[in-house]
Amino acid sequence: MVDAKGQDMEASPLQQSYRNGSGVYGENYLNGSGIYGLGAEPVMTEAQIEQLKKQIVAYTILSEQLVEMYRAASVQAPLRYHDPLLFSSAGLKFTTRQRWTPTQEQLQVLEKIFEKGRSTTPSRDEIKVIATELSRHGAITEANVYHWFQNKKARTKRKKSNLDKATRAPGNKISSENSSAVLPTIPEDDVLSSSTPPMIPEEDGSNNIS
Amino acid sequence: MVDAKGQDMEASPLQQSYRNGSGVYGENYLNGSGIYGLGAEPVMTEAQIEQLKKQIVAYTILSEQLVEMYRAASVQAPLRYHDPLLFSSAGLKFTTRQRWTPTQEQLQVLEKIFEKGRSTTPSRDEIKVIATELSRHGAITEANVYHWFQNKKARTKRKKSNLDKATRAPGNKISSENSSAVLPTIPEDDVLSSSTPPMIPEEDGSNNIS
DNA sequence: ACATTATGAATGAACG
DNA sequence: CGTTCATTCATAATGT
Repeated sequence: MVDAKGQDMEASPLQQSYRNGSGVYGENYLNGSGIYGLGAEPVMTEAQIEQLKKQIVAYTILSEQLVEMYRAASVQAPLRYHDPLLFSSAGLKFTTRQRWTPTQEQLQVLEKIFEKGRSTTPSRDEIKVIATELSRHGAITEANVYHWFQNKKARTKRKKSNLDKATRAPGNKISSENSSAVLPTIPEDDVLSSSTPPMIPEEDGSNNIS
Repeated sequence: MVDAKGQDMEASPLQQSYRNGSGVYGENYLNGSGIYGLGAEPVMTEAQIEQLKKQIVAYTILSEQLVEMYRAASVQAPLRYHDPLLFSSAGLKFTTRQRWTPTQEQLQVLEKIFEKGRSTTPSRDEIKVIATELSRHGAITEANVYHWFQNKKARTKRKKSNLDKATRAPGNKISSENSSAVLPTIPEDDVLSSSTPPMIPEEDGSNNIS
């Protein structure tokens, strides 16, 4: 483990209260010199436990990502205009992204594999290979790959039940509510071809306007 | 860079097709000479423009659904839905991607059902019924209902875990919304008892952290 | 108008 | 695997 990072935890802005100077998160942070003083029973409040867990998770992820990053050291994803998984080891800031977000490249590759594989779950060895390959495009773990395929399959299948919505959702409502709109001719067909709007969620699909 | 993965782009018909502009749904929705005079410039009122936008979106969505319905076999847009989705016609710019907004009636009913059901997720059949029922008060889809309940539950629960945070640094307000989020369900036992983070479920036991 | 908040929707992760 | 939870993103609403 990346034990040296233990210090950062204490300085987390989230809460520096508990500082069980013990190991990282392996053993007994509940006993001993906690916030409850010596000899006190391991009685943490619900909230405190929550916090603790959170930090543990954060740290776990941090470590994981450090390893991953180290391995994939070079590739620099677009990072999509949002805060990437920045974390300053000295800035005592736990801005760890707790959830993996595939980069564009990764997504494309995954998508491709998915299609090609006819929804077969890559399982085990393949996943390993894929993950390794994809790690060149950014941090990723085998678990990520696994989950991605699981979700992809499930949700793809789920979307095979759109039969009626299209006939009712937007159509009638639109013209019923607001009066004054006559539909002017829409010049280009671009209108109909240039969008990739809605997703059909798990249940059914269709967004609409009210 | 997606190296030698071949060119499957031909197989990515995410939004290539249905530019038919007419066809099934394209024909008579957009008929006639609307508020534009013949050859005149766009002289529409704000309200009218709004209305137009909505309708266009509606049709866009409608068309998409129909297409998907028709060819319920292809994977869908790999793009990460952050497409600007703005198309212009006749100099007007439509930035659309609207989202459903429940009407007062719908909201009330939903709220009532939520309480009555004790946060139980209506799932599937019930959702269907609810959606159908609510559609009489305005446009709505099953997906909307589903999402509403999901969000409702999640956010209700989250509100319950605001018990601490005010106890320490007064004025040190963590960002209002998501700070005290619940952590990503770590089955505490796992985390607390082992030093390796929960990784790949059952497919792979190998971890990424040393 | 722009900043903030509320909330609909998308999706990674986990459960049974 | 199908379902559900948790987290994040984007935008309608609302406030200043």
